[in-house]
Amino acid sequence: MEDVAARAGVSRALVSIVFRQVPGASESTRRHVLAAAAELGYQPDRRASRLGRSRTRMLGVVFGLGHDFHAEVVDGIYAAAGDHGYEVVLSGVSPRRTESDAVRAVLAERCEAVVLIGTQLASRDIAELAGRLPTVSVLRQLRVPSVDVVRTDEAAGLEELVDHLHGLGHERIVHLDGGNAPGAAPRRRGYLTAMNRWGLEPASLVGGLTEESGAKAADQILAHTAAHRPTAVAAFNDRCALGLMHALIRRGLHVPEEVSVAGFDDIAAAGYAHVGLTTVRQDPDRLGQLAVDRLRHRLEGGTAPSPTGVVPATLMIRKTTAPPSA
Amino acid sequence: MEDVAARAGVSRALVSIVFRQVPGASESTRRHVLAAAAELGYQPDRRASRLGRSRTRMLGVVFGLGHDFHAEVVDGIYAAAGDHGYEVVLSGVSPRRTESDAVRAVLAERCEAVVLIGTQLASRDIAELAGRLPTVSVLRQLRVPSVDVVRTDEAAGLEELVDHLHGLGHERIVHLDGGNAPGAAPRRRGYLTAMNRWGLEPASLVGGLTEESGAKAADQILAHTAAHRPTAVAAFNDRCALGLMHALIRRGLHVPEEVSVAGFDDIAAAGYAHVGLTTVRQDPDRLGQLAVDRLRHRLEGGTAPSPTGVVPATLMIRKTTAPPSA
DNA sequence: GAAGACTACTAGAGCGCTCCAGTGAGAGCC
DNA sequence: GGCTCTCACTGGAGCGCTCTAGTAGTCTTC
Repeated sequence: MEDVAARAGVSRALVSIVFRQVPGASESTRRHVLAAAAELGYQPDRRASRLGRSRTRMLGVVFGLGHDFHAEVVDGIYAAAGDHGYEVVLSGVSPRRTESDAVRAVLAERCEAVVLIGTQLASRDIAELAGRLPTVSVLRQLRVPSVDVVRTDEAAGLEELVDHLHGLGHERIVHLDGGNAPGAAPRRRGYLTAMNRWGLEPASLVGGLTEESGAKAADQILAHTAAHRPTAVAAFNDRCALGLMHALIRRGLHVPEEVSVAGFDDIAAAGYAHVGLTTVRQDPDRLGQLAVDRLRHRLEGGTAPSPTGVVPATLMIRKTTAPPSA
Repeated sequence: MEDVAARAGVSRALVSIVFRQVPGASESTRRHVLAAAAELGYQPDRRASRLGRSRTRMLGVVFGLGHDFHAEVVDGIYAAAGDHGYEVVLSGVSPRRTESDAVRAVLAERCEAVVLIGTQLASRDIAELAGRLPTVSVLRQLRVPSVDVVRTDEAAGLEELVDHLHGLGHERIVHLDGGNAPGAAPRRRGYLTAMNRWGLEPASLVGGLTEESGAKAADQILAHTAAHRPTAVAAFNDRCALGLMHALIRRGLHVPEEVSVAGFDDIAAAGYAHVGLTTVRQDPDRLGQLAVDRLRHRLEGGTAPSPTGVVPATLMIRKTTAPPSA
């Protein structure tokens, strides 16, 4: 910076003014400084600039490496954060890097706030974290008062899905339950509500987050005789639905003719032309945006927070659901 | 830090010594300082510590958000970097955040070196980047002299795969080509080499990175009469293979009885029990480790670099390849 | 019992920025 | 012409650490 200043014949402070794009430099000087910087290949050091500044304007994001849907939320966060002059510090969770490790890193970087995507941390730990800096949990519902939650209205989404299946004429509708995965509880609730509303008997099988869990459930579905077999399945998520569907097809069952299959999330693979999975869409973009809004509100106070942290789900009817055959 | 020093009755420098875990403090003082820090909830600020240090020991990692295989490589990098006291700065590429954006961020953070995973950047840009700091390209082969490349021996992998298929008795073996995706060229080369070796006629169809591309190829395969239809397909990667396979099964073709299908990468989904995709395994862990080793060598000079940046591929024979039916 | 070698600790400059208080020069006004 | 205002710019103190040079104090060693 010193060198740039010398070359442009100005003070270091002026160079700073130019690079921060704040008023206080004439247009001609500005160009001069920029030219000098370009010649020297100078680029400001963000770490130093953050040190000198009172606010770091950094948002930590803890997410699961390799989780497609998390990646989509991160994309939304990148966009929303960029719009408001915040930087995003990613901290990935992987088999060898625990969520605690990831949180520790975010803390050490002096982020001003943190968003946890689909966290599996204990409420106690989350509460402690929230005591240190503004925290928002995306995807996972939490009853910790100091933590903002941004999530999809999953219960409503599943209700809508069951309504759709019922509307097609299905009665034996099974739910592949996500256990204690983030989002599993409200989906279960929505399923039960809708089944009750239509006077149908709920039935659940163990599902999960991955294709494998869906494939396992296929065995149990096929164990029934055709007359008792469920005619429709609402899987915990898309990957689970995909795994189920492929296992069923491989065993010779036709989808949707013999069994309707639906997922949740609307990941990219669900929309592929050859798949056409009926599913409940979560809007990752909106989730990311809302998370950033909430944190901004906590940090800046000024702007009104989004009225709610709940994003509506959208039923995406594609090709894997149809009226039952007989 | 000042507060901690005051509370422990020592100088700031001593607190620094304790937290950096370097010699120069007695065991009792060390405990004293740590206790004082704990009471005050003090945690050192990494950004400031890096500023004061000559070396930042930060490795920038540019990767595709939502690319499963990239995520696995990142995990390997986290592990290898941690072992040698380096920190990892993730910079994700997404639809709205270009690779150039990601690289710019890494530069502004003053990372000491950068690893590009499956980069799509123009060689010119990569060369320029490499002129500024040590750069290694993982997955993508590059003929830029200043850039280290760490990749799988993809040509050998595909040769081995074709050998396997030929050994099963296949003759009409088709390759779903990845176009200009990272790794497509060597896979193509390996395919052609092996086909030539066995005197078989090579045939390629357009494949790609996603399930969708595989599903599209299925149409073309099914356009052949059974007598002329390929009996085995080597897809560009696992996702492409999975898409192809599901499309084929859905059309009533049996895998592997009527068509053998194989992929590349060995992503988690390939290994699921209900899938059992025969594939060529890339070792993401090793790739990540090698990338870090190379950068360490460039940065520290001392340690001998790994002899080669090429990781062997491993043929994983599972259930989707079998002798041709006739 | 003085020189030398350790060990435990401290003072203070420095890392590359930001930002506040201030300087000087010119414009506008009566 | 003197006054205030604004604008462009500068000096220098910080931000929270690291790290070198140095100061005591203790332990050897002959």
